[in-house]
Amino acid sequence: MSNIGLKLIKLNETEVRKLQEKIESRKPKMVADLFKAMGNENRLKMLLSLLDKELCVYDISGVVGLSISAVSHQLSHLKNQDLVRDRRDGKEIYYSIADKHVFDIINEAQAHVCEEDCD
Amino acid sequence: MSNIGLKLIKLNETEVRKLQEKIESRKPKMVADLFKAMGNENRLKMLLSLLDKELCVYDISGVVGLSISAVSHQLSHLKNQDLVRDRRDGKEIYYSIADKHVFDIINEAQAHVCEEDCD
DNA sequence: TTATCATTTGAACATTTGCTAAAATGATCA
DNA sequence: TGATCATTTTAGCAAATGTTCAAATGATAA
Repeated sequence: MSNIGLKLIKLNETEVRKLQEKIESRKPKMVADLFKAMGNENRLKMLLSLLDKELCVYDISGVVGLSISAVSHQLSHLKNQDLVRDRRDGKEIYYSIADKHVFDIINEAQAHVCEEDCD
Repeated sequence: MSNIGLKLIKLNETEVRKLQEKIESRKPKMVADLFKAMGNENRLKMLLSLLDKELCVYDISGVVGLSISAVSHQLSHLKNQDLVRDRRDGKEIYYSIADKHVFDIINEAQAHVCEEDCD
């Protein structure tokens, strides 16, 4: 036994190691980075502004009330996490939501938040 | 018209205002705070460690490799966002996932991350 | 009631994050 | 080709975050 002389331990070493493996198999760093990208009010607003249609950097800037530079910085953050795509059309670069998962994740979070509201 | 003399503007004032209202109706601050709570590797690991069964603070500490104090701080963060519940049993306080939404949100994020992997 | 134990809290510090300002790209169109 | 324009990049700073350490709770069991 591993917990002789220790009062606190409820899980033994084997159980701990199993849990740790299970956690690691979930790619916690990658998933946390994804949440982190969505876990900033301005970045989330940027995503929300793109739910209906693609927008160029200047328009996103106007909608969320950030400087062009700040928006560009944050867009690259969102792009790193594959949350948005971009395409050039003439001089502008248009950004859009990368795929359906992004909608789904936001909707699930929304559901959680709204439920708390009604408690 | 609002964009006389400006070359960049694709959206007019009315469109911008409508989008802003739509965004605000989504409670971006609350949703972002939820994502932020999940957007830290250690906090996410803590949530993942609770997917199967409730654990006391000491065990969570052992599983994620953080001090008791750090775990307690982060648990209160997770509790603020209604991501975990707690209950006392004797001297220990056991934490568990608050509700099904938490599983769903994590699973959606997981799906997104795994898809990127296979591209 | 008192001592003990698990957890929480508060303060301090190092790290990370997000913004601004200015310069650099790089595609477009004249 | 050269000028212009939308966007990106770099550097730097202020604010937010995450951890540690020490002290404080608060329930339990003796």
